[in-house]
Amino acid sequence: MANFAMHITLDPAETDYVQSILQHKVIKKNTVLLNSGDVSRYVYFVNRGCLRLYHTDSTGLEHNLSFSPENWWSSDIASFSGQRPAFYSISALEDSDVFCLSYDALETLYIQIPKFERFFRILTQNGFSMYQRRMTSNLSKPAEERYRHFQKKYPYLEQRITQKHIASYLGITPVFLSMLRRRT
Amino acid sequence: MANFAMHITLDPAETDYVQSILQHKVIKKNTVLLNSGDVSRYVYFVNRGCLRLYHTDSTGLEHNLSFSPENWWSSDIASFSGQRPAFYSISALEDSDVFCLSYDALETLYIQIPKFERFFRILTQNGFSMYQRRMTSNLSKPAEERYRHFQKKYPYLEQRITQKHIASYLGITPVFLSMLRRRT
DNA sequence: CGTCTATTTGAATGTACTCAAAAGCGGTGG
DNA sequence: CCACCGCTTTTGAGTACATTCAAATAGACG
Repeated sequence: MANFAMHITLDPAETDYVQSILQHKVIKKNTVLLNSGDVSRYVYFVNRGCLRLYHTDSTGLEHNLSFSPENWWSSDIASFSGQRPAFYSISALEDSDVFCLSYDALETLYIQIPKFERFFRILTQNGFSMYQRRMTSNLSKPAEERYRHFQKKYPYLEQRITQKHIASYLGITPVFLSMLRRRT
Repeated sequence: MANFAMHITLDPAETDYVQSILQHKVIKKNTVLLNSGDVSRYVYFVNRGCLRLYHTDSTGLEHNLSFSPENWWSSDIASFSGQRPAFYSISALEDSDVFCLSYDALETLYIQIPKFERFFRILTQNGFSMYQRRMTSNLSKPAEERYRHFQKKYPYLEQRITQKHIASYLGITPVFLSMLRRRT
């Protein structure tokens, strides 16, 4: 729960309330938490393990949009916030345990403790700005630089995540990433 | 002010209050509203004209991240929300008029009318999800498809914005965009 | 009008991809 | 505990997409 303390302060009663609405879930590697096309009923907070958010294109290829290791949130925010069919899917890259926050519980939470509007506003702002930077990086830099940057920024992920998933995240083929790695 | 009504409802007194804190500004084409490196003191709502948000890389090249025509917001959200030096710059592509909302005024607004936490949370969520989609599109599609998609999605921008700016937004060179256009 | 910038066109180059085959690695069952 | 199967990674050759450089043309604006 220390995570919430990053942007807002909660008294003990509020902390209890939040804990009461979170569902804890232990899942095995490759478990799918959200299937593209379904309505996303939960946002996930990763306590242990790692999730990935990805899109499956018309040719069946998967494109990873983000990885969520410990202490990160994962969701198809458009699907969740609008309760519409999801464009993305979410699955576990490792055995994981996560806290699930349902749409209804969150909408109630916003009413009960409006501070959470602030919390999720700030959380979303940070995510927004991360994607802005990543877009710019993708528009302006060749694959090799993007990969070097990924290594520097997420050294722990580089160890844990297979090449094909990193390649997909970077928008290149596993074959090409293998080449880049050779010329370290 | 109809823009706020999209996500929250305001009574007349609240509407007046909001209008009182917005500064109206008329600017000429190419006016720079935010310079990379400066702290962004305002977010901008475009009433007429069009702004662009862009990054200037180490070689001096500019990379457009977004265009904001009428009824869109523009800001380097990381700089604004953290009051840190900006990574991006903002300038006007056309003679424009904008409403400026200062950091201090907005923080006060959040306290005076907490509904605005909700408004900007939703606004940010929508932007967040737009960038997610755009990232995925960039990772998975070749330049031509991205361009065709841009044409379909923003036909009005295609008319108003010069090729070099569209090319920069798409992450390709103006020369290559010219080629793509020929083979329509 | 004249100047400056943007766009077009063409040729040569480089970056990243596809296809194919071999090697490596991880999990599972005998 | 080893052997096998399937999936991932490596390697190489050939190709396609997108860039750079250069020069000519077109458009915008004072």
